Amino acid sequence: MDKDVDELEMPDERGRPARADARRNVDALLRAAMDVFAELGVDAPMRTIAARAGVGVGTLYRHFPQRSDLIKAIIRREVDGCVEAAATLVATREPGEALASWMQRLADFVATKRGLGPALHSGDPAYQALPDYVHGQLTPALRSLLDAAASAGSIRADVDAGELLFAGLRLAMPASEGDTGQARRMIALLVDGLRYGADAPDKAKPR
Amino acid sequence: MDKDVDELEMPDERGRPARADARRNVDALLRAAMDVFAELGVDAPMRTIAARAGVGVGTLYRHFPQRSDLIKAIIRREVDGCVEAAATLVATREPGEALASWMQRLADFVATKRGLGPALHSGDPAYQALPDYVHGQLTPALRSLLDAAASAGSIRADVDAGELLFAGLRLAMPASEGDTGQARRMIALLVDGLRYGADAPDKAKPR
DNA sequence: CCAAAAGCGGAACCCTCGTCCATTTGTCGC
DNA sequence: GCGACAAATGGACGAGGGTTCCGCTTTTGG
Repeated sequence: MDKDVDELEMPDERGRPARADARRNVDALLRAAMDVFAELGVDAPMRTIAARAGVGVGTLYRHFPQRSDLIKAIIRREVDGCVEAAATLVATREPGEALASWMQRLADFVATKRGLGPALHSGDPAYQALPDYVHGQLTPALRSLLDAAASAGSIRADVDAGELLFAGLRLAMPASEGDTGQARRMIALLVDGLRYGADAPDKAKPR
Repeated sequence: MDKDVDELEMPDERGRPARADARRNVDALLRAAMDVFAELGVDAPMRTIAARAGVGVGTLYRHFPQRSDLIKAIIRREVDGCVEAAATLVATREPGEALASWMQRLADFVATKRGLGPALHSGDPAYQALPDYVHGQLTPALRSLLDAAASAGSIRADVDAGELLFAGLRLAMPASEGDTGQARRMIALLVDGLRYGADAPDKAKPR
């Protein structure tokens, strides 16, 4: 709860080390935004977030010109965590198993952040930066898992990482508040689809 | 283009046959809403729709108190079409094939209506009536297909119709404007997941 | 301690929503 | 036809959120 939000150096593009009060405010804004988003969803009024952080709306817009900038800052660590998890899994687990585990982790990430899923897929241009970032980071991570599993013959080889990521993100959006079970089952079903036409190391049965 | 929007009798809950101008305005509003939604998405300003229909906003709100009422009226026929398609398919095609075809039809329906997908899954209480209606109509339709396929042994028997419908609707949301290919592939993958644990290709085998 | 630069805050403006009600219009009995 | 009544209309209005702008405050470096 009192853990620091890290990444607050903000050296600014042009050399300067950034002012102390500015760093403090950015920190307060990120904390406030996390709370408010969790409470009211990602469409919560900007005023509310600024007020919760104890700053004026001007300050909020100064640091986060777009609502998506704020969301992006908040989810960056989560996404980075997924990327690291992929590296760990691919190195330590059986390829098909690693893929399945990672997809479940992805589901947990999306399902946990209330309103994030809809925002990611709204198609609203204001949020375009979000899917761009998430896909840019996660597609290579998933591709490494997918390639490993395909090479091992655990799954079919005709599936694109970007598309599968998309599908996973879609399925992970919870049906209702806090329902992770359904999302997990549907993602497991999708992964079974990957296995369906596999060459197979131990159970071969192509079409 | 000049085809009638049907279902304009509107006998009103209590007997009366409804006034002529009211029917005309409802018709105009539905046409306008279809246009405007297609152009600007389902979040388009209500004023725009009213203006396009040549009526005041008061009239719009009178006939459609909630934005979702308007959307619901527009998609009702699509949904009904899907329900009928399920009945036809289950009667004329091999069960597994019927299921796969219907899921694709579902995808086409969702992908075609710009902004509908996000609205369905936004979680916004204002739109709650939409998923309620869609699920209420389509779940039984899908269940009939699912039961037929499971009885035939084409697919595993442990999947809930409501959950699969949810998954299909999620996956059908297009990645980008007019991209139905990706959605179709991912839904095909999901259906393959249903086949993965199947007992047999053509003999019944309830667990 | 001082001055310049960076940051702050919130009033102001614009846009949209959804309501409300005075006016208009359709319908039905005569 | 015609009048009276109810239904329907449409736009003005108040509430509230988004974003900008600019005078004031704080920090920082010398």
